Amino acid sequence: MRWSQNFIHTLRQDPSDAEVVSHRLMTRAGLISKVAAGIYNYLPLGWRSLQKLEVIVREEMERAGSAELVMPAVQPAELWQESGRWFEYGPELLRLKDRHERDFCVGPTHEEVITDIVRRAITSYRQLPVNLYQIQTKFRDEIRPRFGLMRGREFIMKDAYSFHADADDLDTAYRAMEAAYCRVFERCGLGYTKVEADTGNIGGSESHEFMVLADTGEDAILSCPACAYGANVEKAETGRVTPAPEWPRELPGSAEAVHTPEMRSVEQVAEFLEIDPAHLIKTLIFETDEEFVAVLIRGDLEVNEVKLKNELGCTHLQLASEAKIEEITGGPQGFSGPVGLDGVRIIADPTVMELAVAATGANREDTHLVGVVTGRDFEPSSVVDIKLAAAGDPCSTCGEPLIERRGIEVGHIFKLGTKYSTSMGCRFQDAGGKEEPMIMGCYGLGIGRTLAAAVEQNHDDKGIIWPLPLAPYEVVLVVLNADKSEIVEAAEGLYNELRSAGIDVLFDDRSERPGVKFNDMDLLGFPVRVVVGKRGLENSEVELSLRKDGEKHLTPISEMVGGVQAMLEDLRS
RNA sequence: CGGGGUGUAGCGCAGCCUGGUAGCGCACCUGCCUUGGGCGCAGGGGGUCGGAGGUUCAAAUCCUCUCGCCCCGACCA
Repeated sequence: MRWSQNFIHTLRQDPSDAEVVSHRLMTRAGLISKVAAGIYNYLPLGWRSLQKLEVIVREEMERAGSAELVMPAVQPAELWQESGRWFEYGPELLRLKDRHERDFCVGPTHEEVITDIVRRAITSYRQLPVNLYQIQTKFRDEIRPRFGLMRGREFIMKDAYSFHADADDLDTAYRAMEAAYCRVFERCGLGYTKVEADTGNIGGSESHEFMVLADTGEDAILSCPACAYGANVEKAETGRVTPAPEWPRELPGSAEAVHTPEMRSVEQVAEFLEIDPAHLIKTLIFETDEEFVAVLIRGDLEVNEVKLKNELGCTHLQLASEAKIEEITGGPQGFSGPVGLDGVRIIADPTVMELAVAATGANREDTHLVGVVTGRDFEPSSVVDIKLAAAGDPCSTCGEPLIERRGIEVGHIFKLGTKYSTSMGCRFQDAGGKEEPMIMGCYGLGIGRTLAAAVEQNHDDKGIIWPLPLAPYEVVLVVLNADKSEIVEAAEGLYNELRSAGIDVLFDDRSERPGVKFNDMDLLGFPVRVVVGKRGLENSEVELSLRKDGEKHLTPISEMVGGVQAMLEDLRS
């Protein structure tokens, strides 16, 4: 392909609305352009990279035993009503009506449609398992799209679904998908890690996320440097955290109320009472779709709202407003405590129950209770781990301190169980003639997001440094002094040689000044560069170089193709 | 949805406070010149200043409303 026949428009300046590096560089390099918030065009070069990634994904899906199909973007409401998600999904689901006023939505994911396909076709355990995937455009009306392709509203995703007669068979498919994902990210040359994850509102039992490590990642992940444990912070379990220090004073016979004027935060109260923050019971009032709950956590720790949500089995959870807190506890915000708290469920983290003696809010203005004893002064409704894991906490497996890193979620695989097959009647007859719901798995991989993650991980101050498998073109041939006909002729000859050798090459045939061309090459990040110009041609030489190190190798024209092939070979190994 | 910001030529921005013929850099067009890291000179085209309403002799500028976009948060496979 020639530059002059392509549609490549680079920007000299950073776009004003791009914050993260992948968004900035992909826009500047003319790979994508914005149409509306979270909605992008994939321009020719960007689309070419995307297609290369899709080829890799298809090959690995095939290897994992999944067959490709394509489902519609626009889906009838009936299917979503059947699964119940028409009512659960919320405003993220883009809903629309056709001319007959019938309800539809733009698919944010395809469990409903795929389940409908399979239930119509499969009736017997003899026909299972089924494993299908598609690469397709999704729409999720995110509250806050941002960072270019990293969190768009419309985005391209590979989604696969598997259907099984039993849990062991699901496990086999799950492991095959897990391996396929690893191979995809390895083939793309990305540094990634696989972590345990929460299943969110998709539902299901086991779940893993694939994270490309990058400081700009939106997810925090905790991993153990000693063993293989790694998890999204939302999901992470820890071993027993350091217990609170010894209570510094004599234990009063009963809890005593202490005047603590304007002391609302844990730090203030701990300092004022001359105790450790770990001696405090922090009491948070949460509001769900149907109830209020009081949540108790040790003063030096934080609550994991995802764990709490799972415990409560609710879809919406938020901290109660100041007015509600007063209504429920009788005291203002900052002075809540479990003692004498009636009318709401009290959920305590185990770390609270370990405290022999504690201080906490008195549910009265400017007052805390000191010398509170668990079990004597209050009794929680339930004790559940709802602690947010943090860097430095001991690994749940081996006890080593966990470290925190940031990652971009590029893949997420779930064991769904029978959530959709039950609600939508996707059943089969087992060997005994009994009808059972199929057991399902689903497996997502963000195509655009993976590409953005690759840029996030492979760039310098001049531009993108494509890993070879994702580069829009593997080689760029640049002609300098393009006003001289003998030089253009030589370059044309080299272009033909490269093409005849089957090399994936872009020919920059523009008559721009050298500086412009070099800067564009650096920005676009083609792995291998061939420069033809007056200076080299005088000695029948061209210059070969790699984007990643920029080292220039003068090569006789007759050896150009061989030299390029050697460099590509080198990059592949 | 709460908080903050922003909207002026394809891109990046100034002008607004203090109302008076809409500017700069890059890009683009023409000519000359130049050609191994974003050339130089000369000439030129392009904007109902996000939209609506108001104040005024006069509004990019002041006022009201509204829409888009960005950032932080909440939220989110």
